Amino acid sequence: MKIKNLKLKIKSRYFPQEIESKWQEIWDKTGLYKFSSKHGKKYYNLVELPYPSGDLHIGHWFSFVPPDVHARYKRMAGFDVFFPNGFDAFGLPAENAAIKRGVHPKDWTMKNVATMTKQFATMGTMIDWDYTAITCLPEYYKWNQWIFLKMFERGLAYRGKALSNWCEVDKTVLANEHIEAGKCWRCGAEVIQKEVEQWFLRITEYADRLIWPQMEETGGQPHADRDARSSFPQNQSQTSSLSESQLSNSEDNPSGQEPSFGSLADGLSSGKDHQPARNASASVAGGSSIINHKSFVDWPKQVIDGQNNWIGRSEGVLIQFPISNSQFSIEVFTTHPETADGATFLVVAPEHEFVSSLLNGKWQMANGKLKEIQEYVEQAKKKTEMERKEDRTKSGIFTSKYVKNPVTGKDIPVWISDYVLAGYGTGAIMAVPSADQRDREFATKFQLPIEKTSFKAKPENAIAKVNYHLRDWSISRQRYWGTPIPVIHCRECWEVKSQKSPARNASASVAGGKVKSKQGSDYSIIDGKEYAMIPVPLEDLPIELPYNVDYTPKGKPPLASDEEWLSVKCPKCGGKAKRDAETLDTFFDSAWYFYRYVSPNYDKAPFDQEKVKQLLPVDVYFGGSEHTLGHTLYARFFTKVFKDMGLIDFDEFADKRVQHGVVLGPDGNRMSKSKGNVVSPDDVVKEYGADAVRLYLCFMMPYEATAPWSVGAINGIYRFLKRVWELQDKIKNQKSKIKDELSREDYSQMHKAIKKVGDDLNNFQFNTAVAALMTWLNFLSAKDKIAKEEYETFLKLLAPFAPHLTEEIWQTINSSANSIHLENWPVYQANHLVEENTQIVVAVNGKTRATILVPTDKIEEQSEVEKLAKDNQSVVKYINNMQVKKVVYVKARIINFVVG
RNA sequence: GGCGCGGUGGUGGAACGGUAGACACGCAAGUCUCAAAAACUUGUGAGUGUAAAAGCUCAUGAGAGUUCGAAUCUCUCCCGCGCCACCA
Repeated sequence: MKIKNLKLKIKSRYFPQEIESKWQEIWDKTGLYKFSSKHGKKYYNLVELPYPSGDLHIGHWFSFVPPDVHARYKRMAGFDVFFPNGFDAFGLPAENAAIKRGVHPKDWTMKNVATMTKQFATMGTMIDWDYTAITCLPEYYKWNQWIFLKMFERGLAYRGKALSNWCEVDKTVLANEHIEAGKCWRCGAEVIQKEVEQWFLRITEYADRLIWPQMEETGGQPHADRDARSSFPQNQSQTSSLSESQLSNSEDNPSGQEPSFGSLADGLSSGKDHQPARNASASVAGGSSIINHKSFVDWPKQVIDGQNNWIGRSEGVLIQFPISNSQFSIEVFTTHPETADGATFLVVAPEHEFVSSLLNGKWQMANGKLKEIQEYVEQAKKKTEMERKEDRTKSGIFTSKYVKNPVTGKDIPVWISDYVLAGYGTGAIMAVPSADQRDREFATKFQLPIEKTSFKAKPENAIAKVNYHLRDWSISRQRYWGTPIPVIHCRECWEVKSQKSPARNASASVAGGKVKSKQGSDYSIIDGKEYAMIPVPLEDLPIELPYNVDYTPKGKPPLASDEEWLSVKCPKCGGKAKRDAETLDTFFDSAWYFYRYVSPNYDKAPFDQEKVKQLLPVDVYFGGSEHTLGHTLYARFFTKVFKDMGLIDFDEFADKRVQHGVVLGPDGNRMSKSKGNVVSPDDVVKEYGADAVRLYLCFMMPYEATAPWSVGAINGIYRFLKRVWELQDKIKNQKSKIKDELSREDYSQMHKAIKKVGDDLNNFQFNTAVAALMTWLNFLSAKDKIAKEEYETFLKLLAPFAPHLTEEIWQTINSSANSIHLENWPVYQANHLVEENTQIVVAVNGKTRATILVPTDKIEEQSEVEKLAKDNQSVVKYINNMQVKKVVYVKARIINFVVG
């Protein structure tokens, strides 16, 4: 007897390890998650594509699971959810790993892609892998090259110079992370700042269009191009507004699949750190008006403000300061021209052209002075950007020249200092020590005069000027593992051209990344020789990255040493020419991958415009906050370029952005191998199952928060799932079918849960959605009998979180059932949300003194509620002998007696 | 220095301006057990009070304000975290 019982128990125990892989296989075989557009309501659910680093870690789970839960909910709610994924497969880590271990970057990368794809399967997501992109494959980067060429054609990709970290020994540009204490990490040589030729994208041209409009309280982020947007099929984007009738009676909502439309509007306006949704409140008031939720975009304030700051538009003026005893002048940018009367000296950056002209001997000057200046400038140039940032003490040198202050008419001295940046404004400032902290420090240190400003001075010769903090995007990397730049450098073509127009200036200067010439350079310089830049014809794409290349560091781009690959016939003149040996920044790859996803095999263009029309813009873009300034800005930039190229007709690629936090190690620190606090998802899955991990990641904290992993808490989640599992027995052992025996309380609990879970999932509030499920489970567990309707509804609500467990139970209790993931999301009925009696708080002078139960059909009548409240024992003693001055009644919530 | 986000029990966190601490974790006691684990039940902000209850007081970083009523709105300050940073 005992043994038999034991057997039964074991049989009915929850073993996630057994059921999870089984269902993953079945879903895969039956194509359950293949995308189809049968409902005509698309929903593009996008997560930032991962880098194939080797193994899936908890961070990947955290990035993908809540979005998957959201996607599954949307799917059950009747949307055609498009949820693809790919790999951001080019980049430095592969090259470094390869150098370290002697494996080829491609082999290393593709092996990781394979491993991680397998690991993704254990997560149980509904990702449709038919739609993917692996950026290191020619069929993807071919289109990188295509886009690059189109940009080149439009003058958006250009060759220019920028100050960079430069190692004189290795003759190469170094990234900041490759400088150790001012020295080259490879050879130990001093690193200097040098103007180096490289490829740029002219993102500054789009600065104004990339600025998010700042909306007042009532606004949202308006879509810059509403008309274009409304030319899209609108069936997916028009939602009825929130109205009482829809909330109170689901039969008025025959579309039925999306019971939370009301809360959709709510959700878009509720996020504390999000811009409020335009029109939401107005349409509630208006009743019948329509919300087109695509007429605005909803991005976190953090991103909007961050990007706007980064772009850094500032309006000011240019003022000429005439150089004494000459016909030349120095131009200055300032946002405070009204302080010009307090300008007691002028400072130019060491890279300023006036300094060069001094050093070139264009100005009469004492010999010793010239040498001093030369020394100062050289020293300043030696400083790396890092050092400039760290060392804030002012240094500088007097030029011995003066300029005339156009307001006061006084001669003021010109100084050189590296606290003035060559890359911003004109590289020269008027120093107003009485108004500016930095100028004051400088003046104090070098004993320069400090004069008060009236703040009323306005130089007559000031010209309005807008400056941006944003700089053009440097996209060339002297690396192997990236997209080859599809440009051919031809000496012969250059010679022909230069003979035609012999008067050539030096190539455009981009001091500090700031473009000075609009055009950029129309020729390149390689090893000191000029070449014409000939774009590779589109039909010759892709320029494949050769496999057998010595990619170990040698001081020049690895591709530059592959003579065979490098030498090529010039497509223009047919002569001997060279390929470009540099590769594209990987941020180029990731700036448009979500367009490629929709038609990954399309071979006529980067993407199929028809498909993009169907599926974009992205409805929600999940990712980390580290991409606030880089990736998401670049992706917006590409989108605007695509629009200008006529490839698309919208302005923003994603309607909504959701940024998640970080899962820390159990010790509260960021997970890292060296700290030994890494939680391996594989291990946890082995112990608790994927469903438990999924649920825990949703439950542990708000999605945007950062908190440590808790071993205890996941155990609690496991317990919860076990209890769900064991309810099966309760259902089975019930003799009578109690379908019609649900009480008002039962219904109320059920429909509250339906509403809460749906609303929360719409609003990305995963943690409280799980809590609502727990609350309802606690209620169900305490009951003697459970109706099948209740259990099935519960499973449906749980299905997005725990797809395996719910599928297993679903198909066990319904022998002929299809997948639970094909079920419709339950629809809550407002009349069931209401209980027989409503609890109302009774307060006296704002302090809670009692709670009373009022029959729900009486809560409209204040006099009734008041009477009941006054009858209450514990209220009586506070009101007795007092004069009731005022009674505040908030329907169904609180009644407050103000006594005195 | 600028911008952004936060500060609620022992912990993670809930709270349309309306019962602060939902839901969990942890902890304590109990049931079961030879025992432990697991599971289940109960309790759990702090103080005060009581045989036990009822009850009362204080509590959302500090202080003020608005309000019948404030974790929530306003102002001042303090402290954390993130990003940017000599940007004129």
